[in-house]
Amino acid sequence: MAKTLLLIDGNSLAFRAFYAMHSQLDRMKNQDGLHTNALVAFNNFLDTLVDPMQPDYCLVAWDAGKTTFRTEKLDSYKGSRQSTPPELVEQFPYLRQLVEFHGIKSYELPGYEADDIIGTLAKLGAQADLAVTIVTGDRDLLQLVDENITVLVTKKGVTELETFDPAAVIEKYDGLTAEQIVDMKALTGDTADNYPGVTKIGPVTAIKLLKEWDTLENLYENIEALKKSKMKENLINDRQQAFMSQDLARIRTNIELPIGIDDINYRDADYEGIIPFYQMLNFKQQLAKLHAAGYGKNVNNMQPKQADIKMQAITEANLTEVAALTGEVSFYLETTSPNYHVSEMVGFAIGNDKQGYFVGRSVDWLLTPAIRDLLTSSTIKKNVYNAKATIVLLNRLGITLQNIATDIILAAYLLDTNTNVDDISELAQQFDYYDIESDESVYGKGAKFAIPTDDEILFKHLVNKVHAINQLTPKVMAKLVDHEQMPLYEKIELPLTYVLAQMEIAGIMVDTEQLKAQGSKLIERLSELEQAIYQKAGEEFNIQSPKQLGEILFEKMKLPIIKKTKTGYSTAVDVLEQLAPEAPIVEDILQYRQVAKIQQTYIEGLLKVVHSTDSKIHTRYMQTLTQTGRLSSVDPNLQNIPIRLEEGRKIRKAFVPSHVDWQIFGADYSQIELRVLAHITGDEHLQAAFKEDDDIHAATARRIFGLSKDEEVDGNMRRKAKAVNFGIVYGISDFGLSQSIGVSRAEAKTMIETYFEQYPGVNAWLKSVVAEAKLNGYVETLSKRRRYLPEINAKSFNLRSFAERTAMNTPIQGSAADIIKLAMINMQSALKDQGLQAQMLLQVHDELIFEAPTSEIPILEELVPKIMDSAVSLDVPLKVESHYGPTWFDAK
DNA sequence: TGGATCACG
DNA sequence: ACGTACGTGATCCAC
Repeated sequence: MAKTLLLIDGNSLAFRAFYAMHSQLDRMKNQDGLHTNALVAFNNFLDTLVDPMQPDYCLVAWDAGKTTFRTEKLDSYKGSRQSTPPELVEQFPYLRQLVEFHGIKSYELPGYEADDIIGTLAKLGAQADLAVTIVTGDRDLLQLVDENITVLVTKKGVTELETFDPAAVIEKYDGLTAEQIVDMKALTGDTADNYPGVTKIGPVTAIKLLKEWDTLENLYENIEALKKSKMKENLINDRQQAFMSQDLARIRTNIELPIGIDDINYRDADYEGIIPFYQMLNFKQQLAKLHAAGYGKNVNNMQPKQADIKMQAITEANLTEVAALTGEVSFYLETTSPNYHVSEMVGFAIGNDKQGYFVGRSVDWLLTPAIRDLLTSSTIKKNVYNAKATIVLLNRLGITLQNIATDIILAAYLLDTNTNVDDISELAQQFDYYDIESDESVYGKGAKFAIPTDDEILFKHLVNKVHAINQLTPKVMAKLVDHEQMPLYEKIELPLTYVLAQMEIAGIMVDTEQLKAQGSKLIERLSELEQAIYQKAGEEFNIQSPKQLGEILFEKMKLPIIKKTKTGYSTAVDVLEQLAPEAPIVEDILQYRQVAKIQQTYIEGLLKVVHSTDSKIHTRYMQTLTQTGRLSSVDPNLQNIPIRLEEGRKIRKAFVPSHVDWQIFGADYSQIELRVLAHITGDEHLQAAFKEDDDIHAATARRIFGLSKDEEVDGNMRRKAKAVNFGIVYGISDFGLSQSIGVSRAEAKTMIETYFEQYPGVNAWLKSVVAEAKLNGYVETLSKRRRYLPEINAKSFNLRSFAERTAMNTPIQGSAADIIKLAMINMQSALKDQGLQAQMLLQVHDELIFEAPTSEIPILEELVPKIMDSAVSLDVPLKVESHYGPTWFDAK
């Protein structure tokens, strides 16, 4: 085998790398604000392509500067190029270091471009019988291709390359050989490099001429033989230009280089030495990979290997040692699926660094006094990953987990809401801890998921998890202190975890017969509608397929196309509503959609998740998911049960109390977000409206439409004002407002301007919160909940605008979330203190749903609003309304 | 798996 | 000139 020489066009690939990850430019920065997008992509290229290639010789050639022999010949050479973006310029020195760590020399030569260095070394290599490979993003280098020299050109990003050998060049250039490429450029010129060719000659003509005359020289020697034509004239006139361009396009293959092939031996990548460099660049994934491969044992931040962890499998013999654990322990309970209400418990680990870790497969061990006492002890602190899951799981075993000190996932979410991971290893990586494999790599995924039957494998992984919890605990807690988020964590989120766990465990009773009865009626209705639709369409098709429906409506029936989506015609409600007067089928389709939604999502969907054991639905509240601090509800989602339309609202009749002679009781905050807005903006007029308990939308209408105090606000004005109020909360735009109330953009703009004149405090606050976000990179709620907005300074208008709207909305939505969370905590303890049987069951963002004995209803009507409106003290009053009835439907 | 649609605050 | 309202989850289809 011939020895190999690899030559890399540094600048060209750096540009490609930069633009390959350009969309993430604002997100990819290290601790010092250095952009790393090109570095990441370039590193991927080196990792995936160069390292495995293991060439004998290798060099990355760089451009030395703007002035080269080509600019001497033509002032304007490459003169039309935009200047290199500063975000890329700052990465160049580090790109060179990166290359060095990968065992590759860098080289540049004043007066020449990287191309000329590559050309010269490629020829030298070929002469020495080396197999030469060139990697570039620039097709001009294809002129170097010959039987010994192969050129790889980037196709997409920097890791997908297209290979050019002599045959491939001929194929690509329609019969032209690699040597002829220079002459082609001479004739066509190059707009990117800004040199001219011959007037009116493009690639097609150039290829035709060169196929006939072979070279530029030969063409001009025989120029008189060409038939008289405009082209011939142009060729003759532009002769000098053509030869100058040929000279510029030709890559030099014989420049004098102070280095030779022997100076560019490839050394293996220095994976050990690169670790601090990766750490500086914040390359977490790379670090994790290296660590998994066994590097970095002696580097700071890279933790001791698993072998150093004191661990033992639990036996009858060592139970006394487990029982002797004191102070603070970490605990992890493994399951086979995320739904902890039903998932199987397949193993656990418990312990601490000092006294060791204990691991077992059977959860029966947890029921032994030794371990049960630890878990229920109010003096021994527990550190966990996902406290709520752990509480619910242990509750299934009859164990009440007490005294949780740290839930690392909850804390990590408060530190950065983007941390919504469901794997300890991912979380660990974010905190520079790498001694743990991902669940996927140990258990597999999808059909291949399996808990290892080998104790050694499972136990090691479980101990790694609990050890990781133990190591991460002080790190996350220290950061909470940095962020001034300890009160948020200790007074709101952690106490809330217990409350949510109780609500989930309680579940809500469902009358399945009621649901089934509703379901059979809906099925009948659906088949009627289906027949009507087929009949009007003149054929049968899948009504639920937007594609097929679009074809029927817009192709067969030729209805006007109002809106398109990425994939075809839009058939969304607002579109269909506009089409309804045009064709009666549309009304049927709207009906069908509505009924199908209720039937599929709410009848069948809910029936599927009713637990057979207790006829209840147990949702899970995601406490570490939303970007604003709200909860979300899954499996099933009980926060989007229909209410707006009567047909759907009937679903609520199936949600009933779990005891005879009990009621469903609900209480909701009225206008909590606008009240929060009034409070944080300090706006006098908005505050006054709430202090006087005005109808807030009517009050806004009066102000933006200039009505006096006693003038009547008509329904339409109130509707528009309500949309403005919503718009303010969402981070308003004239376009958005115009869409929502169907007025012109100009009209919407005027309304917003008037609003800001009338509520100057709101205007000032919105401006200041965006400015604050731009300065800090994040915004905060009343309780110092934090949301990072990395795109707030983005160049892209869209990304930046979105971040700005988010900056305005998050403190409002998030503070409202803070308030109801506090109310829930206070509520739970009030119910307990007063010895009530009432149980809090659901939270729907601004409302709480309870079940209670009928006899307790009068007490709740006093107590619940009182607790809710006193959760925090704002500059405006909070208002709470309550309702009750025999089902959720009736609690209105 | 992603897009379209639609349910909620 | 850009192309938008904020925050979610479940279902279906199509690839």
